Amino acid sequence: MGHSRAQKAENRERILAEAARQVREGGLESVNVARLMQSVGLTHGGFYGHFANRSDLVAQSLERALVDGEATAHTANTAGRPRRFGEIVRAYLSRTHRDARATGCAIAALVSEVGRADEASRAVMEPHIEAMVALVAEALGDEDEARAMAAVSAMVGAVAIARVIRDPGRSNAFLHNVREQLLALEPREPPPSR
Amino acid sequence: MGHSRAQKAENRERILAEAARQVREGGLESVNVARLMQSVGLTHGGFYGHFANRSDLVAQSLERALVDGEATAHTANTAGRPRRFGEIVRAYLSRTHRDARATGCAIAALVSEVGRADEASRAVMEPHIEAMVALVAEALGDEDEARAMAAVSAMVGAVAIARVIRDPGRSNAFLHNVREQLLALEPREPPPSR
DNA sequence: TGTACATCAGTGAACGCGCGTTCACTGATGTAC
DNA sequence: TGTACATCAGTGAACGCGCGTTCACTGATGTAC
Repeated sequence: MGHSRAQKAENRERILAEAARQVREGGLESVNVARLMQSVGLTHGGFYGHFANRSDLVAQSLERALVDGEATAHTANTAGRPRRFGEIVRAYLSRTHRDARATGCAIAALVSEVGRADEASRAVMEPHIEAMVALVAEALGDEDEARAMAAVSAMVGAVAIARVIRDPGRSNAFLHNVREQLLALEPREPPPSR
Repeated sequence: MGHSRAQKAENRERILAEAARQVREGGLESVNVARLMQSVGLTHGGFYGHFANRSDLVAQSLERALVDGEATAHTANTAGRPRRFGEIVRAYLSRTHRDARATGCAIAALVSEVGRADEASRAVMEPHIEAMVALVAEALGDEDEARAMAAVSAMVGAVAIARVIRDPGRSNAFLHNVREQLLALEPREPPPSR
C-alpha cells in the first residue's frame, strides 16, 4: 500500500470531492463515514487522519460542493466569466443540469436544507448566493441587484421544483417555461456582442 | 387516563399536526418517534397504534404540512380563493412567512429535500406545486401557466434563499427586491377590483 | 549509497449511543345481558 | 340501570441495528548517520 505524504493529500482530495458529490446527491445528512471511505477505496478508520469528525467533513464538503457546482451549473460548456445572461439561464435551466444533482449547483440541491441548518452552514452558502447574484447582475448589465435576485430565485426554485416533478414531460415543460420567461429579461447595456 | 375512541382520534390528529410542523422545521429526516410523542404528551410505544411505522408517518405528515402550509402561506390574513396576485406575492414573500418555517409553505421548506426523495414523497408534493401554479395563473388571469411557473419558482426560491441569509437586513432586502420584481407582472385581465 | 530507526497513513476490531420497533402489561372504555 | 367481561389506547422496559468514533496494530515511507 502506498502511504506517502503525496498519497495522503491525494486521498484527502478524493474523499472531499466524493463527499461533495454525495452531499448534493443525498443531502448533508446522507453522508456516512464508512460508506464514503469505502467509495474512495479506503477503510473508515483512516477518515480521522483527514478530518476532525463527520461534522467537520460535512462543512468542508458543503463549501466544496458549492465551488464545484458553480463551474458545472453556469459554465456548462463555455469557460470563464463574464458570461452572457442568456447563456447562464440556458445552462442553469437545462435538463442536463436538472439531472446532474451530484455535480450541479449546490444551491439548488441544498437550499431548503441549509436554510434550517446551523449558522456555520448558512455562512458557507451565503457568499455563493451573493456571488451568483453578482454574476447575474453583471450579465444583465444592472447596477443594482434587484432583477438579478429575482432571476436567481427563479433559477434555483425552478431547478429544485423540476426535480420534484416525476413526469419527464411536465418537468421539462416547467424548466422550459421558466427559461423562456427569464430570457425575456433584457440586458440593460447591450452585451459585448449579439 | 382517558383512553376513549374519541381521544384516540384526537391524539392521532395532534401527532400528525405536530409532525407536520416538525417536518417543516427540521426536515423529513428530523422526525424522531420518541421526541414527537413526547411533544404531544404521550409515550413512544403508543405511536404504533396510530401509524404503521416512522416512514408511514413521514409520508402523511408531508401531505399534512403541504395542506397546512398553503393556508398560512398565501392566505396570510385574507380568506378563500380566488386571490389577487399582489396579495399572494406580498404574503408569500413576507418576513413573517420567511420566519414561520414550521407553519409556512412546505414547498419552500422542503423542495430541495423532496427533489431527491423517493417517488412516493415526490408524488405527494407534486400536486401541491401544480395547485400553486394554477392559483397564481388564475390570479394573473393567464390562460397558459408559463408566467405562473416563473413566479412560483421565484417565490419558492426567494423564501428558501432568504432563510439562508443570516443578516436580517440583507435577507429582508432580498425578499423585498424579489417581491417588487414580481409585483411588476401585470395581471392580463383586470382582477375583480383594484 | 546503505543501514537502522522513527514516523505516520491506513487497517479493522471494538465500543457506545441514539433510535425505530416490539411486546407484555395496565387500567379505562365500551358492551352484552 | 347495574354487573361482568372483552376490548383497546397507552405505558415503558427491552432489543437490535446503524453509525460515529477510538485505538492498538501493521507495514511502508522518510530521515539520520
